[in-house]
Amino acid sequence: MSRDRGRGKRNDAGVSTTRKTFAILETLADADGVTITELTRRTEFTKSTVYRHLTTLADLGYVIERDGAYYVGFRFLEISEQARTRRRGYTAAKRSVFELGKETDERAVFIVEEEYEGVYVHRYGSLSDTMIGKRRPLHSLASGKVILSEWDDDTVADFVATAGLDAITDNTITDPDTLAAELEQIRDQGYAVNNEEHMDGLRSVAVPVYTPDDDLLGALSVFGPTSRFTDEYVHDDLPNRLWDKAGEIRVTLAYG
Amino acid sequence: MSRDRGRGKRNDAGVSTTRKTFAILETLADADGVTITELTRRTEFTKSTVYRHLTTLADLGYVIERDGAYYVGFRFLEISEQARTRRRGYTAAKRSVFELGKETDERAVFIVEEEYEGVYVHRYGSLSDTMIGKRRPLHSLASGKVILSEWDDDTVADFVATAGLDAITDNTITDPDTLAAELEQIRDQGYAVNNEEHMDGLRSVAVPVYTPDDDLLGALSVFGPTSRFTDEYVHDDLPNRLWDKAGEIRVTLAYG
DNA sequence: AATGAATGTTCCGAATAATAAAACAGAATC
DNA sequence: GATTCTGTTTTATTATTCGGAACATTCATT
Repeated sequence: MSRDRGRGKRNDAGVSTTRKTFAILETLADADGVTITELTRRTEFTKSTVYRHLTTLADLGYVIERDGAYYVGFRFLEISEQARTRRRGYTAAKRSVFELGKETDERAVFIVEEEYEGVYVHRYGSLSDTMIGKRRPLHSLASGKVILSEWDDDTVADFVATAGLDAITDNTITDPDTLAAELEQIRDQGYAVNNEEHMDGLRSVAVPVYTPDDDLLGALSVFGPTSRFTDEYVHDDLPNRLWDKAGEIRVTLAYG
Repeated sequence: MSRDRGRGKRNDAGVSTTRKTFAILETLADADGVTITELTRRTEFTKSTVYRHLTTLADLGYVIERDGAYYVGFRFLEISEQARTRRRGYTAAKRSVFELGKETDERAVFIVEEEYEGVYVHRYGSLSDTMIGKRRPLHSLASGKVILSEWDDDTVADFVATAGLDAITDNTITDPDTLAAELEQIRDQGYAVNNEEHMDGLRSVAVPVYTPDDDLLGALSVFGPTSRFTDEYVHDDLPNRLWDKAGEIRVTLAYG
């Protein structure tokens, strides 16, 4: 039960050429729209190596070359969509996030756990910051704490041992006992609150999303500035709205 | 202008190990949640080869192993999001698609061209069929025709020569001259219609989406069954709604 | 428990494929 | 028109992948 969740031990074995390809790909994703020599500068590889890997990726259609600059292609979208639609609930959550965001006029997200990290799967909010696909420490997120609160003690202990409880801000929970108490409270009240534990000036509320057979699907969350996220708003208003949406997902899965 | 759009000549050179990795990855994406031996069956590689490539991908975090079955991981989401947010307009289109879908209660999509194909980038609709990331022939889509109508004759000719005009249904345009006439009409009226050219029983309407400096961003489209998509609905009602949304995207880009 | 079948994992020599470095071609810059 | 930069190709060397088989482990069945 507590095994096989976190990332296994780093292994130097396997296909080192593949590692090289993905190292180049990740660098390209960071610095999108970049030339071969520029990419060479940013990696530890030689120009001919980057050239060969990049042209291979371009030939496969995963990378696009336009006017001498290389870009990540949409072909990855098809692959990532496979992960995003693995469970029907993920797709249902997409709509809930959007409606939640529109109705509250706040930023809303749906988060899922993968390898002991919180992954932003769906999001509503301003154009500028996308977050989708980004990964964050579970213990620093309201949604992350919701997910942790669903795990048994052994799994949580393994998480703490593996991922650690790094301080992201001054408010981040870094003590296992404090975390345990917090998780207990979350289980009691059915929602989690984040008080600037992930980013200064940011509060958030999150609730668990279940399937009709009570499997945890992920967490639904709303976040915003401390100025607007008063205690009243956070504890009295938002949890109800979030529970509504989480319930809708469940119902959609059951009868939709 | 007409160069560098379609996929270049297939090249057997480059890194063949990388090709192998992506062949395995694509097979995995097809048959998600599969075991190593099953994946070996589905590919032309030996078990040890699949094993090595797959465990490497798992170690990198791009593939997830749970209970002996392998899955595509969310790490691809971060990469694909790079492509999806390359232009601010793509993000703006996401909201427009959703609103358009809600308001019309129809399926709505935002489509972009890549390598002479139409890629579904955003979508509103039923849970079951996702389509996102899928690629379709431009000449068989309303949105595809909208995009083609923005290109100069040379580029369209190159597209026809490279991608061809395959018949997807009985109604698909397969004649270059017919296509040219259609594109001319689309330019005139400002929207494109698809009469079961991509799928029997399906009609759709699409309009171009421009940036504030009149660059083509992609196409916004609504589709549904012929029964509901009457001539009146398709020609009198939907184009106005679509133009509205396309205009909103443009305004959002211009003034925030 | 014991057996058997299937799957996951490791090992190894042989063969292949990736690598770096340098040379070349082509474009852009001054 | 010379120079510098980038993209591309070539080649000999080196490192890695590969396949096959052996081993380990799990699972189902009796």
